Amino acid sequence: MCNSRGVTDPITEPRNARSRRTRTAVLAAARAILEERGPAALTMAEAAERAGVTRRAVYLHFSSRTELVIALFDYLAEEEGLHESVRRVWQRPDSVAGLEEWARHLARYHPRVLAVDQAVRRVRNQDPDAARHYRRATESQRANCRRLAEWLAHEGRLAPAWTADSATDMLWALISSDLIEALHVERGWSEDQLAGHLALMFRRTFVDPAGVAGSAAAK
Amino acid sequence: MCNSRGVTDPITEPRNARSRRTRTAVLAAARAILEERGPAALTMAEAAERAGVTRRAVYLHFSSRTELVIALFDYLAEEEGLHESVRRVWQRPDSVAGLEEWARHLARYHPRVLAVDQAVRRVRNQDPDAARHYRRATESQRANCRRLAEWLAHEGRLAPAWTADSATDMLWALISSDLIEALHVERGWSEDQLAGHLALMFRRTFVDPAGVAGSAAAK
DNA sequence: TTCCGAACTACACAACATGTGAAGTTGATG
DNA sequence: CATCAACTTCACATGTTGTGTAGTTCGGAA
Repeated sequence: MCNSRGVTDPITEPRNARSRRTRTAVLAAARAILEERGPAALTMAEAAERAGVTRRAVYLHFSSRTELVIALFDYLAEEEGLHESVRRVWQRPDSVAGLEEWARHLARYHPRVLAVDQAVRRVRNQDPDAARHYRRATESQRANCRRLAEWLAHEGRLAPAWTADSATDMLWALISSDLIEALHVERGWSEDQLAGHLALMFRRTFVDPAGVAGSAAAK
Repeated sequence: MCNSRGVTDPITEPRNARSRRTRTAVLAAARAILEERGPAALTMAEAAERAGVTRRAVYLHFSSRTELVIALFDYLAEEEGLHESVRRVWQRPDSVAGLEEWARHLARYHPRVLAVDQAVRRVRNQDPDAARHYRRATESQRANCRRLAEWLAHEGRLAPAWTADSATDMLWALISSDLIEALHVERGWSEDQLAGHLALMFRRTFVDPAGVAGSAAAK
């Protein structure tokens, strides 16, 4: 009933092996094109040729270019282990460690997704369907940020001048592909450098140094 | 000799009143379209019609859509007082106040430029000319960030774990339209809220609380 | 005021991308 | 081995970019 894949994806579910193979081949081809030559280079004809099928066949799987790009989003999340990367955050013993792991997650996952993310953000501004799907994805990210902010607040580690709400918003805004791209691609920061400096910024910004560790609020 | 306008702008300089009027009308029309209906809605035909000229006339001023968008970038910088907004940063008495004014600048200028900026970032990935022009613009911004970082370092106020280099990169990455858009548009933060929280984050992240005010490094 | 030329119009055209239609072909699966 | 979904092939409509060319208008200088 609740199909989590495409917004208007024509094909609903049970597919045979050949169909799945084609679908995956197209997605992989599209990803490769985006990563090699950017969002503008991704045409249906190119993706088809590279996947070894005809242009018409692509439309049997994705009713529009927009939908292909949206499907790429979910495809990559699966392929690159988004869920697992985020799960590590909640496995940390306390909120401060969680925040650090969050920085690590951003540095680990987002660089692998930059090209597709760029394309997704692009179609979002064209198609209302895409906008809706994109909103769902960002809301899930916001939920993570809220959980982090409330974790900090609950442990008395949220720095003064922040509320759980404002910290949520700011953390969420800091999941910016622009930011990751600027540092990782333009400035050549390694994943470790990225993780380290993000963690540093997050801790200095959001963590109250006096909470617990200092003297007060230790319970 | 050094024409700062278009990259391949066919028309070099002296123009009569009619020409200047048309050029401005097209730029204003393009801006309005971007702000009302997003990057995808900006076609040469639309911009022409809205400016009250023919599509062909637009090509007499801007040799391509890409170039129109790039020209918009400079047009807006002029129109919205980019130079003046940045100048206030350097008028502040010390680096910490400068950093705060920088946050204020981001909150003041960037929300007014979001739509055009989105379009610019888009064409940058298509046209090498656009990429070059974009790089020039961002390098100018990087110079500002470097000046800020070195100001802090010179006054002994740069927080530990940052170097002038890494602080420059991070400050530069934080000029992210994504970030501004997320907070201002998506989350509805006002310009004041934005300025305040950005300033807070910048200070906590980059300013050494012990420098000068505390006890050490006062000289 | 006249007149020149730059700026603009009108129309036509090529190239390319998206998306759809419809008839034929292939291949996995019962 | 027959069936049917998946795929191919070819054709077409539409929209956008960018260029070519001949004619028209308007600003500004003589």
